[in-house]
Amino acid sequence: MKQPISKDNIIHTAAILFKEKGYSAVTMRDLASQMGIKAASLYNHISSKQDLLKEIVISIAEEFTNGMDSIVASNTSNIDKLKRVVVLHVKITANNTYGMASLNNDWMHLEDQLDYYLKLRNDYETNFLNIIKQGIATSEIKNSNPEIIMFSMLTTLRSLYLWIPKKEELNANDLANTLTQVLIDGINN
Amino acid sequence: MKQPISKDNIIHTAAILFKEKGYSAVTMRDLASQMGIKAASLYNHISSKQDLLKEIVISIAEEFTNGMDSIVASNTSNIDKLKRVVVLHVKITANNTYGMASLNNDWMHLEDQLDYYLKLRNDYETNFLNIIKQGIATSEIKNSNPEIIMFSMLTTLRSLYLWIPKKEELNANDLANTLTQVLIDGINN
DNA sequence: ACTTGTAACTAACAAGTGTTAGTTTGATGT
DNA sequence: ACATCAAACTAACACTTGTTAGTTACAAGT
Repeated sequence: MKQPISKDNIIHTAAILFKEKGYSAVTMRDLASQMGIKAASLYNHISSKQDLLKEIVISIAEEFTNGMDSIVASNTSNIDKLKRVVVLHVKITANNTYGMASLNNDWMHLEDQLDYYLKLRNDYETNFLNIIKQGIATSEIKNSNPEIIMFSMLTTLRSLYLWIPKKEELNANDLANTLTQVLIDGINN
Repeated sequence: MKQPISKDNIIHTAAILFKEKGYSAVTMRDLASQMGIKAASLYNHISSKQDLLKEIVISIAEEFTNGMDSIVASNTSNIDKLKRVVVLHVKITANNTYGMASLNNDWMHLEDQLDYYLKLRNDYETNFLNIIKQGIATSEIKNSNPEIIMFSMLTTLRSLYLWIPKKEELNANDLANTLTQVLIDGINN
């Protein structure tokens, strides 16, 4: 079960530790000992601690951007687009629960890539908000404050990483379906 | 506008910095220079960095516990209890946006008080879940997965600290009302 | 004027930080 | 058997960390 030492495996282990304690609290010695080697040996495979964070965060952020782009380009109702956004989040998160923690909590420690990350994030939110606004315009969606609607949906979706690992009995499809119902139809009977 | 040096003001400034960079990334020298003094001088007022985190996190956690206890004890419908939970979160968060960041992201760095914090948190979630389950039992609430309902509501409410500071034009009451609508009635038209 | 007490200061500590240099190990191809 | 090379190692670096000791400044109470 012990994995070989490779850049990918180091990144994966780093993501696990970053989720547990946060980027700043994880030392290269922590990471090395988790891999069963000494800290200096890590540098045969990676270039810096910073770089680990970058690899983790940017790759996921780009996944979201690509997914959103294809949803926006699709030719369906706005409610359907929202459903596809839910599925996008569930899928990416189920695939990489650890990385999602860094995306949510450690992005501010990106240095060179901080601006790039913020641009991706900002564009994503703009697209999300536009779907909701168009949905309101076509009366698919209740005429509530669109920013509050987005905030409510997005924060729920962004927190999935905390919750998916605890509920392994639910598969991704069931979770996406139930979540879609709760978020879109509400809970009132 | 410059505040005097006191334990309360140090805690408040610490909370601001913790929100910005996370507990681990904030140094006592950062904090001191923000207060306009040297790091060693902080120790005339506080006992340790740890203690700052404890003061921030535990006091808010106890506020939530007290609020929840009074909601549970109240004699109203379960939907009404949920509405009061929303108000509880909006009020506490509007009062202490900075501290909420530590509550959400830095609780794992509590040491002596970690177990106590986890108990408060766990009890809170149990109470929350019970309201939902009872609401389902009395048909006030749709018969969906109660844990997903709680997860969805609670993560939205826990993320309010990120959002309230950006939307100062909304007062706490309006926000609580709109949020209640979105969370309970859904967005579908 | 003098004691007292608070709260700032400088200096230093021991431990821990990310990272580099230089060396050793051991498997692989010839 | 020997050369090669990736990847481990030890040792050390320069710097930062939280915190303590000891000292100084100064306002308030006598």
